[in-house]
Amino acid sequence: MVKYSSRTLNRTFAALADPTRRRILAHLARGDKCVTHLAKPHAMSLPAVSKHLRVLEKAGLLRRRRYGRVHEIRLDAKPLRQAAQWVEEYRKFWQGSLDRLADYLEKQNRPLEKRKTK
Amino acid sequence: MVKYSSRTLNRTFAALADPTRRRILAHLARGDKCVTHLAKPHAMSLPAVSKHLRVLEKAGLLRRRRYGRVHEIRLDAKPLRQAAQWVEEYRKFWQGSLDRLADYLEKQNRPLEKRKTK
DNA sequence: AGAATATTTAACCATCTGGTTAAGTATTAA
DNA sequence: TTAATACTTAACCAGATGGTTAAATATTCT
Repeated sequence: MVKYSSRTLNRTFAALADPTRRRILAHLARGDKCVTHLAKPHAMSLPAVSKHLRVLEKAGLLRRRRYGRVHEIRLDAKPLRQAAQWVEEYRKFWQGSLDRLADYLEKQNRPLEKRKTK
Repeated sequence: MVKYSSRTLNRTFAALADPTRRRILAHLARGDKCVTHLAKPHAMSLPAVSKHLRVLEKAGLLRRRRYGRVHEIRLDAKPLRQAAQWVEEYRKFWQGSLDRLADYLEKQNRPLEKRKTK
């Protein structure tokens, strides 16, 4: 069992729950961008995007560095590691359940049958 | 590039963003439970837990079957597959970035040096 | 200095969220 | 039939969320 920080998971999953923020991350994954550049494809005001960026920043999913008046934003996917592990743990459980179910059905369907090969 | 359903991701990540719901899933992973049973360890009212269960249900993360007055709840981790894939895509990007960064630093730090072995 | 650009902050609003208590609906037990 | 059990629904509340417009702050260009 891995140990997870509840606060980090709260913030990470909450940040990922918004489609605009996921799109922003998608753009970031294709190169660092400034705020205006990131805002352009999203049919909403600049302050709205600014807020989304702050949410992502608080979740630790991005870093920003100022060069004069432009902010250079880059993706920091570190928090995704915990999130990925958490999800995988349950996904594997589910896979395990399916496997056990398959075993079960296997035995149920042909209880006295001998396997042909091997 | 994998194709994701935005609505599904919205609901899945939002469902996972709450610690109570994650704890409920953790309990479910250890066996099917009825509502009262699931509610007991959470310092909150039954209706509150009932709401959480509905959120998880709408996100497709659990199924329920009624036996008389008790509801048997079981984990359904299918939606986690998409979520896991989405997260992994960005995690890998990050890993890739780190690798590229490492390469870069490698070259920067010893620009004229010949590698000793191989 | 003055104008344009990049970005944030402030104030506001509607809707969603996570909790409450009280009441309602089935189902099972006495 | 009455009482207990398992659960949901309704009504409410405080605070968060996601958007808006208008104003403020820095920086760069002319």
